[in-house]
Amino acid sequence: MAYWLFKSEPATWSWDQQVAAGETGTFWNGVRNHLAKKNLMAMQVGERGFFYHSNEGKAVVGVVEVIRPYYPDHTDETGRFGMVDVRAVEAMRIPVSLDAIKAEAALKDMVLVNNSRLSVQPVSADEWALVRAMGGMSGA
DNA sequence: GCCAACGTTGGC
DNA sequence: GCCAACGTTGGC
Repeated sequence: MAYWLFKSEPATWSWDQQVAAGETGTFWNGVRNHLAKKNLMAMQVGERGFFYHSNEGKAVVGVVEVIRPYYPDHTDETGRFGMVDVRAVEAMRIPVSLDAIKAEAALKDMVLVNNSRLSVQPVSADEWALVRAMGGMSGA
């Protein structure tokens, strides 16, 4: 079971909109980077990821679940990229800010810290557990 | 609003 | 196939 992190600018697609999309979720389109594509292709239904607000907010605000595996992104005219579907699972009790993540020595290797421009990132099990704890969430 | 980092494009 | 130029992203 792998963990992920999805980055979105709230002005483009916010956590509130993801929550409003409900159980049926939405497609996560717009990825145009090969490393991000590789991550999308590796995702299995049922795996979870953090929902991160970039630019404005700069914090992990919620958890989403992958509900449909990789399929072609109809908004990509080149046909090279695809997407998955995700649904909102739970909101962080406390948003975990980028500052808080950077201040945590155990998270210094997070992709978010080292390659902040990558829009879909892998998260290790340890990082997942720690960020959840920082967000006031119990369990896995 | 600036700028560094990075990916992509296109000329050779 | 190399590499310089350019565009985009996202933190500051």
